[in-house]
This record gives sequence, structure tokens and C-alpha cells, in this order.
Amino acid sequence: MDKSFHYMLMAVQAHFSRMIMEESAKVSLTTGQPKVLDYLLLHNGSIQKDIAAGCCIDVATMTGILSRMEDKGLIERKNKNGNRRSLYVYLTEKGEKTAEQMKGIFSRGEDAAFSGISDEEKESFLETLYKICENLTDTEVLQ
Amino acid sequence: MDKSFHYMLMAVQAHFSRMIMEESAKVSLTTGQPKVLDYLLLHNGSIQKDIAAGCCIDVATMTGILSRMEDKGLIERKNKNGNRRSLYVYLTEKGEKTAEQMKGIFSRGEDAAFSGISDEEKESFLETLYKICENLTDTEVLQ
DNA sequence: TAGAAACAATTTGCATGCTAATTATAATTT
DNA sequence: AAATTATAATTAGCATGCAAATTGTTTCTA
Repeated sequence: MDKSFHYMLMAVQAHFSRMIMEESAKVSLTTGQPKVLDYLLLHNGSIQKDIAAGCCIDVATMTGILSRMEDKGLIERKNKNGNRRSLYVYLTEKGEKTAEQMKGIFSRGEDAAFSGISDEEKESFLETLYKICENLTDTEVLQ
Repeated sequence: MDKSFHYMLMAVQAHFSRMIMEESAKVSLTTGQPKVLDYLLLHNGSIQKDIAAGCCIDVATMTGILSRMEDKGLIERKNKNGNRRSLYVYLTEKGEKTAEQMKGIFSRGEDAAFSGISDEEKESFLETLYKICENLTDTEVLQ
């Protein structure tokens, strides 16, 4: 196996997200939806622009994901304070339940990824990952 | 920022691949093409199934990527030894030149990601990343 | 060796992902 | 206040990504 950073990043991301997709399909979620539920659990009532930034995808992509989630009754989109330009997004009860299920799925996926790796090693890995994250991130994009 | 593994993995992957896309667009490559060139530089003459596995994507996706790369003269697809089922893929001269350019782009991207991180820290990060890679990978998929 | 099974690639249909252009609304400027 | 500018969301067009079905070829097996 190629041990370069870019290759392993691609491989880990691909396999991890495939694992998450497989599990989330069992609770009737498509690829783009888990990250949105995860974000809304922490930031319920955000506008679409901020959800997109938090999920690291374009607002144009977010439109489609959210409209399918609204159709399925996972979220609601509302105007607020007479502002008709911004749309505030809220989890429904069903959406909150599904988001909680996703937390378990993410957690089990993480356990699988770090299987056989000590807490200390995991800890310092995550610290470096955080530094990389900051290096690659314009602070305003992820707020 | 959310410091969970799954969140940071998503963020790093998104920002890193966006950086690579931006640079590779300058040498007229689309999203899926850099990883194929990178793979072929190490495994020229592979069949499509193996390239797909090496790039961690489905063979069905590979079909389209390769056909666009063939149209642009980056690769050639040939039959071999009277076997009309498998297609062996080779870099053209143009493809090889572009692949070499991509190596530079990947390398500069990696430098940006690890900016301010010591060689020792980077080394142990990559070791853990490799373990995670193995944990998530069925050996036969990536050979 | 004929039929069955396996295999490599493609096609189809859908859901992301992007950029660029558009629409509608809000805020600023003059 | 009217015109300009900025902003949030959507739409359109393309390239991935997937799963499932199909096609053509090869291998196995009875």
C-alpha cells in the first residue's frame, strides 16, 4: 500500500465514509444527510449558509440535501424576524431521533478505526489532526 | 470547531481535496483524474478493476473517469494476450508529464498540511494513520 | 464439450460535489 | 428615498460517487 499522506487520507476517508453510509442507509439516510444531522444536533436553528460551512460543502449542494431532508420530515425550514432571505433550519422530533442514532453509528465507526490503538496514541493523533485541520482551514469558513 | 475524529476527517479531506482540485484544474484535470494518474505512475498497465480498487472507488465510476481521460489523450486502453474482457491502461507521454506535475502538487499540498508540525510528530501521525488505514481496509480491496 | 458460473466492463438512475449564473431580499450609499 | 451593493438561496450543467442490472467474455464443471 502507498503510505503517502494523500493516499492514506483518501483511503481512510473512502473506507470510513463507506462504512458510515452502509450503516446510515439502514436508518434511511443518504450520503449527505448524516453530517447535517450531526451539525444540527450542536447548532439547531442555523441558516443554510452556516450549515454548509460547518459541513464543508457548498451552499448550492446544501440546498438539495436539505430539500430532500425536509421532504422526509427530518428538518423544518422557517423564516424569522421578518427576514425573508435567510432560512433557519430546525430538527424535527424524527430528525433528532435519527441524529441520536447517527451519534452511535459515528462512535462505533470511530472505535473500529482506532481498534488496537492505545488511548495515548489516539490522543496525540487527534491533536496532530487538529493542527492539520487548522492549517488547511481559513478560520472564517468553519467559523 | 468540533474536534471529533469523524468531523476532522471530513474537514481535512474536504479542504485538502479542494486545494488539490484547484491546483489540478490549472493543468486541466477534473476531480477524479489526479488519483488515477498517481496510481498509474506506480502501476502502469493495470486493468480497470485494479485501478478502481487502488483509488478506492467503484469500477462503475472508473469507467467514466477513464473514458474522459482517454478522450483527452492522458491514457490508452488496450487488450492484451488475446484477452478481450480485461482492459489494460497505460499512461501516454502527455499523461506521464501531467502525472509528474501532480506529484509536485500533492507534495506542496502535503507541506501546507504539515506546516509547523515537526518531522517526529508527522512521522508518528503517519504511522497511526497507516494503522487506521489497515483497520478500515479489507486487505483484498487494496491488494 | 455444452451448460453453468465467474468475471470485467459498461449502462442506468439517483445523490452528492463543484462553479457560474440567477433570483429575491436586505443593507448601504449618495 | 432611489440606486447601488451585498447577501442567501436556488438553478443549471457537469463530473464524480454508489448500487443494481446488463453485456460480453472467460473459466469451470458435469
